[in-house]
Amino acid sequence: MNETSDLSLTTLKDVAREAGVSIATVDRVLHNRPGVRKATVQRVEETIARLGFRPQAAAAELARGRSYRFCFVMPKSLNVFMAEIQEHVILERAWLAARRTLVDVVETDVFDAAALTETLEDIGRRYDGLAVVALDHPRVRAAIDDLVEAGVQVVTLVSDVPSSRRAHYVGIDNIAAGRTAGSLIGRFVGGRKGKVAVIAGSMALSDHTDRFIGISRVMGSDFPDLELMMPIEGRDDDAANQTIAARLIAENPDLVGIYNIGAGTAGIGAALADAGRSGDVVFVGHDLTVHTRRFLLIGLMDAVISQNPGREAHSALRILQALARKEPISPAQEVIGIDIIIRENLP
Amino acid sequence: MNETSDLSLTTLKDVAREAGVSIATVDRVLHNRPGVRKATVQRVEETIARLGFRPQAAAAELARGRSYRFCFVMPKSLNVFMAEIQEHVILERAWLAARRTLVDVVETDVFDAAALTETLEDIGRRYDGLAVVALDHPRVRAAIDDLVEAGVQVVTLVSDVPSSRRAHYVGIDNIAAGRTAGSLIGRFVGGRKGKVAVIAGSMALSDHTDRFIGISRVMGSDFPDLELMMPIEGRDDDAANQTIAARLIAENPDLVGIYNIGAGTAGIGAALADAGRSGDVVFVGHDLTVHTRRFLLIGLMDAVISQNPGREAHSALRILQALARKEPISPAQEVIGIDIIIRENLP
DNA sequence: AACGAAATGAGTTGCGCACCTCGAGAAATT
DNA sequence: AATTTCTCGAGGTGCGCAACTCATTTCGTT
Repeated sequence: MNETSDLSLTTLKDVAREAGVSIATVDRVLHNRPGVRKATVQRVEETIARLGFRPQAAAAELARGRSYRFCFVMPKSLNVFMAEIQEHVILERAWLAARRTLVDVVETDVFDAAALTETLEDIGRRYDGLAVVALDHPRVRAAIDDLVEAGVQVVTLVSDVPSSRRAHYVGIDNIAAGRTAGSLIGRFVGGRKGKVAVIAGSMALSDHTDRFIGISRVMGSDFPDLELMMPIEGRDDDAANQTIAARLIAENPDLVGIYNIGAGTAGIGAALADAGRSGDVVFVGHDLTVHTRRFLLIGLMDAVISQNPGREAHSALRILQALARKEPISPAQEVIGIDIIIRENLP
Repeated sequence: MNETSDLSLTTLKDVAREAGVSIATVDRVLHNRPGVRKATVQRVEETIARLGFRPQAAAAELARGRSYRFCFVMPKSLNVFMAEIQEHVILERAWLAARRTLVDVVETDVFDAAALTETLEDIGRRYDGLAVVALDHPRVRAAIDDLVEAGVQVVTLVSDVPSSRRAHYVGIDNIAAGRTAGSLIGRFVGGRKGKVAVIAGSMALSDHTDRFIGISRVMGSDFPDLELMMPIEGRDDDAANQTIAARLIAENPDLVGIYNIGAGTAGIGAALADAGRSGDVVFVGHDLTVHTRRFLLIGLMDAVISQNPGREAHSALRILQALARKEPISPAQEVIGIDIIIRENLP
């Protein structure tokens, strides 16, 4: 093994000695506790800066003796994507437990503002922080704001509540995601003219409307030869989506592209395969699952727009931990990118 | 604030009491130290499992009192991508310092096996772990193996040395990256016939050859109408690449695509712009920089294949820390994806 | 049966910090 | 001048664990 390469780290004691005060005073300054003259505060702070003192995380953590409880509030009917987020949270549990941190996951009907609000009010205060897949609704916003007011850290996950006082949003920019899908479809179509159909889960969900806004904009500006159809709602359901897609294919011989805004991609894929149009209709959807992965491999789908569930879970946890410990966050690190996945870069 | 939600964590003491042994014995079992009867070991282990005991990271860290030193060995002439990795390492320094961890960055000529080997031999043993941007060469491999033998943790970064005993490779699958680039070019060309030119830095670098292998395969199988030209080496240099690209454009009226395998994208972009061909030649390159970002925005480039430098730096550090502390690593978490970036999903 | 060596156990110390008490001196107020 | 308030030093305690010392037991060997 290597020689112990001690960094000769400066400790509280060093700072106290150098500043000519007691450890207690340094501690008071460090935690903005009252009872220290301004001049002394300044002197101590100067010494801290000069020595480059940083409290050692391990010692602070141990002495503080606090434990932390976080909770992920997820949709009751977990689709594959949500299930993967949850799975990653579970995976991190052991690691977190060694750091006195407990994570729960509760499921609720996040599409029902009343139910979600009730859940938040019921359990929110039992935790130090919450990651919420939230509906953007005034009542939900109020519930979040109340929790923040009560000192609970809140981050929104996947779907944002922009006007609330949540500390962070962990997820992608859905307008940009829609733009990305539109641009890929436009380019993959390869100069042909025709219609592009859009199937959504529900236009009451802000992420779905955002994505439609995105594709509308890019189609209007970059691909004037393509006609974007109005979105049809299939409630993220495979069967419903299959029916919708089959009708779209039958009724529109000039269909050149399909964009599935939400889940239920398997149904659309089945309809395309049934119609024997897998080769010439460009098909782009969201979220990498067993289905979309297979569709990419067999060439039925052309691209999947995805946000990495593991990264989102990890990022949410990291942010909650930092917030609870009042540590700084570097927002650039926490940006969730819009992943474009084609057959060739499948992870 | 919330009531202190103690997780009532089990401690060493609890385990000792429950198992009817002393703390010291539990400690011996925990660290496989000798001097405990087999039956006792079993009893203690059973108790640990039953109580779900996990050593608290903070306390262990503090008691261990060790500090850690890591070093990033980077190319001397930093291109933008490498500089960004370095920047992220610097950014994490404060956080790491609070965890008794020091990170250095040294620059060396990683393309010169002798120089790189010497650097590794010189400084390697001063550290607990190294992240190396390495040339795949027998001497380098031997140097890495020697370090591993001596107990230094080694991960390769961006460019792998597959046959060495390095613990991990942090970077992308470059064959897949080449395939991805090829597939995008093929599809963006939109059915036209013609030639696709390839400009590389040096075919002595394994990541560059790998990428060429990738694009060759996908072109051969998926796009028979396109003729892939042999790669021309421009040493990742803007001026050289500009000359090369200008000649390619002039001499090949049927040029429909350019793939830049390495750096020096700005030169190629300039040549394309000069020739007034920015619209109809599909141009794909690597790594998101100020140049490639601008090219994407003005439509001169069609896509950038990228590996996220921040993520790579972070991942390398995380792996080194886990290795040094003998903590488990979840490989799935550490996979670096191949990012496809077009104008619409620019971060 | 006697002896040394190995096996096993109990107890102790200290890591660096947060948080607490107590009391002395200084400054401000009455 | 008496009182209150502010400022600050001194000191202690304990967080949970790693790592150590030393006492005791067990065992194999002579």
